[in-house]
Amino acid sequence: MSIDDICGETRFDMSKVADVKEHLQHLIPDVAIERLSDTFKVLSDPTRVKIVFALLRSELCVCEIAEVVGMSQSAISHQLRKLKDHRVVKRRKAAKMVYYSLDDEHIIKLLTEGISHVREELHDPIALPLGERLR
Amino acid sequence: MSIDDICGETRFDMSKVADVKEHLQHLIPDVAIERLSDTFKVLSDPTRVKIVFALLRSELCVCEIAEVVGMSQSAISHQLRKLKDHRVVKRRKAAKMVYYSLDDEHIIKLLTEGISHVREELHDPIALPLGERLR
DNA sequence: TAAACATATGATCACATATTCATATGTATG
DNA sequence: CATACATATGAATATGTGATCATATGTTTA
Repeated sequence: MSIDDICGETRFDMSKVADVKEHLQHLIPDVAIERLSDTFKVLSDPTRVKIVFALLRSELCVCEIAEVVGMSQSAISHQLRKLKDHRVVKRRKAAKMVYYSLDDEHIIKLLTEGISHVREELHDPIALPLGERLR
Repeated sequence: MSIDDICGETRFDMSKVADVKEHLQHLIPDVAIERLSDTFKVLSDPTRVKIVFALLRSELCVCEIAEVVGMSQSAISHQLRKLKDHRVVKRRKAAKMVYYSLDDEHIIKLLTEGISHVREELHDPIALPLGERLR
């Protein structure tokens, strides 16, 4: 079967397609695909990314984050909820305040890899010493 | 200044907030934050993630991808456009067909890290030999 | 316990996004 | 060159998302 015959009405190269399908199922079940895309979705918003970068430097309470990011307390609180639901951040209560910090080492690696992609995309390096962690 | 005085009406610990702000600007400019979250946004959709996983196994034409993923040709084509715009995939034309393949090594690392996060989140390991590449 | 304050949350609205449908584009071939 | 076929794309629609506003919750302290 020639390569040009692969597509078209019911004329797939079934063995190839079946192989890829099986590979897909073996590699990662549909449920995990959902979870995975959800994980990326958490970092798909600039406000949340900013929050994570801020927390990379230091544990912060909600109003401090709002000040740093330049957004309302309510907006930040809503976003922190999402970050917490996805275990990206954790919180510690102290008196009236609630202090947030990063909860997952993998998030930093995710960010690092994401930046590598962006750097390649831009052909314009971004300074990024991500070796540091929460102080 | 006590820790309890940090928040409240105009009573931030300005030096701390200023430090984090500066850290944020130094680490990554706002423009890059946008690009970064955009990159994650590309992988925030299950259909696109499936496409990437399929292409991890083999270069595929549009109709093969549609068959593997189980979605219409049009839907796949729209998503491929987004993946291409973000340099996640590249294409090769051959006669009537257009073959897509992965275009960025970092994407695989991104997926790997994402899976690590999901795995941690689920407390339920996902099989994942991501060592392989395009054949 | 009343007031002040830090945070959380529900409702709303504007905007983004994914799929579908119809159709356009482009290429091979009878 | 007309037809078949592979892919791309614009419009329409349904659903999702993020910021805002108002307000609730919870904690401290006067």
